[in-house]
Amino acid sequence: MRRANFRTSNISCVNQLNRTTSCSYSSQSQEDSVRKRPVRKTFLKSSNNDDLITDLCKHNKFKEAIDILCNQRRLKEALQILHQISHPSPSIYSSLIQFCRQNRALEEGKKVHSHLKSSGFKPGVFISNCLLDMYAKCGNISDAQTLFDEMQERDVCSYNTMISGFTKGGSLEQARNLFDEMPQRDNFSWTAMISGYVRYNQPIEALDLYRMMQNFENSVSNKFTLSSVLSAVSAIQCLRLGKEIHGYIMRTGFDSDEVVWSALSDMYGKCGSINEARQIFDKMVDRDVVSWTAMIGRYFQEGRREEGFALFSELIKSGIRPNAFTFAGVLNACADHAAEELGKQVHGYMTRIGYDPYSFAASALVHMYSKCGNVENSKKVFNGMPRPDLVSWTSLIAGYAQNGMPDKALEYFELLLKSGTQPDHIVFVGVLTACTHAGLVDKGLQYFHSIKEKHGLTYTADHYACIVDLLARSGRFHEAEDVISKMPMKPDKFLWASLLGGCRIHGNLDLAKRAAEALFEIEPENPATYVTMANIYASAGKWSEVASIRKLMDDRGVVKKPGLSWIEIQRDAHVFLVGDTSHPRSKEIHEFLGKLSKRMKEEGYVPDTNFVLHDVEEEQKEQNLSYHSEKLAVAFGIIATPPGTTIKVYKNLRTCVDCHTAIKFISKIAKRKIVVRDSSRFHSFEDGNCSCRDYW
DNA sequence: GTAGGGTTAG
Repeated sequence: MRRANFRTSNISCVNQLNRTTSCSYSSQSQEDSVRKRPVRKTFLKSSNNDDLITDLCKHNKFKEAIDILCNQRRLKEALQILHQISHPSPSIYSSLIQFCRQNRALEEGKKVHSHLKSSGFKPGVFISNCLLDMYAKCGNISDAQTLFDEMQERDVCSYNTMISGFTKGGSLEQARNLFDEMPQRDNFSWTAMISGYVRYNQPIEALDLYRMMQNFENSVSNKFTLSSVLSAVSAIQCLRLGKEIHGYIMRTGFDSDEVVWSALSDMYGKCGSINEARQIFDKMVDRDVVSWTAMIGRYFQEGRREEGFALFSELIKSGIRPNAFTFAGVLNACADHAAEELGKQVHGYMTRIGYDPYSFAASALVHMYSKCGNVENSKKVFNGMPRPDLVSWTSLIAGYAQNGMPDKALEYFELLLKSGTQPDHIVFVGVLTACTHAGLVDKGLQYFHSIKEKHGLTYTADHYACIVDLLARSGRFHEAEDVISKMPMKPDKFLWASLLGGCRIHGNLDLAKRAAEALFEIEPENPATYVTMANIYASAGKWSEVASIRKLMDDRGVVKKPGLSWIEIQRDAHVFLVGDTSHPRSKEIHEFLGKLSKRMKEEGYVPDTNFVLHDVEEEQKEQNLSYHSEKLAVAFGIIATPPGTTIKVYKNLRTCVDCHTAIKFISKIAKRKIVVRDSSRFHSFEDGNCSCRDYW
């Protein structure tokens, strides 16, 4: 019956609609019965409106018909109706143009424009402004510019539209030129220009303009202005100014909304006042997933892990669904803090709600597992990704490199090349690190040369630091020096620190002095240089030099960073400092360490006291060593977990030689696999051996 | 009389 209705329609464009619909209906083959039902459903649904549209057109109510079609996003059909009308009204044009703008339908918008020109319609300033905005929003600023130049009459809105357009795929300079030359400005003009500067990362200019605006009559900042201005304040981290604006908002608070609160919270967060950021966040009524994710991320940035994770749990409870950004943020924090158990829970949650294996949250999982030393899981997640991105490849390769499986790292790098993915400069850092950890000097050099010769990439300072690390660790100092003398950029602190590390291993005092001098110049505040240098002198028995280094540290007010280790047991992090006795089970831990010490000596352990900063009696040195934070954490791990459980300990600094030797013995005596992630790599101890093959 | 301006997340 409805089809019959179509056939009687005398509006040709609607007949065309009819043909399209009935064609798709009748073209279905017999065997296609499964698909038949849904198509029929659509047919019935749309036919209702089609009747109405036919009817409206019959009664010359074209505007209404076009509005219905536009609302159903049937722009092509709306255009067909336009072509049937001899003299379309301005409101028909404005409707169509605005729908094209909303739907970013540039092609259709252009058709309306050309129809308008060919029909001889002379658009007023309103329709022209609509066209300007349509072009600007569709990213076609050049057509907007052409039209703007042709316009006989322009009003403040025409200028504002162009300014806004220029500040978005256009140029800030052109926007500012228009802003300066326009005859009069209103709030829209000021806000468009200010937000443009913010968007182009020019916060100072944005704030200068805001100050100008305040001195300007008839322009009062509102919620639109303030949210942009707050963003500028965040960028320059000026808390004083931010507080001033906060005060202004409080005084005129009627005009603010969630967007302003969000910007205000962000301002406090970026200016380091995280508690105030949280207070504002708590007062917000319509907190969306973005504001939640931002607030959680602020905690992690500040190193306030517990609060970050707590807020994440609140988010889950709130019923708002976290998205890929949220997961990636939390997982990266888990990676940084080696919170594997928590990371696993997040992974479980993601699996339950069905995460998208194509999204960057999946690569964050790969990263998290790699950083937690669980390369097996890292690989599992990686294998589940239909199209692993370069971040995932890099995480997995770096994970293998750092976890004592450099061969696997290189194997995956070769797979990456075979997959046709173009490697970038970052993945090569992982590759070179793998070679360093495996002691594969010549292979590393080959990869190094391939970066430029085979892959056409530009060397970065990181690549040079890696290659110097590779050479210095294996004692090839002449080659290392040769690389340094020929590199195109100034060696950075990472390179010098690598060189110094190599000198420490091989006792190269002269070169160590040179590296340390360079480091003292670049970062005199870093205690690591002083400590390493003192240790090198101590190994050489040069105690007066050790003392002078210590004096230098004192004179410059450099404080040694305390060694800190932690272990996660049932999602709680237990943190240990050097010689720590604050843990509730401290007495047990020390007793256990005492027993272990005895067994270790029976097995042949000799404390290595070389790497101690202080020049003290041997027995005292031994005492110091037994209190190192990683030993405390390992001991606690053993007494706090069932036999056979793998112990995972994390240390903020590099593990010392003595602890390394001691933990090898402990792994054998306690029959435990012990994984220690220090500031540069993983050590996986098992049955008296370490995955790093004592090369780190 | 219409239209033109905004923040926060890996």
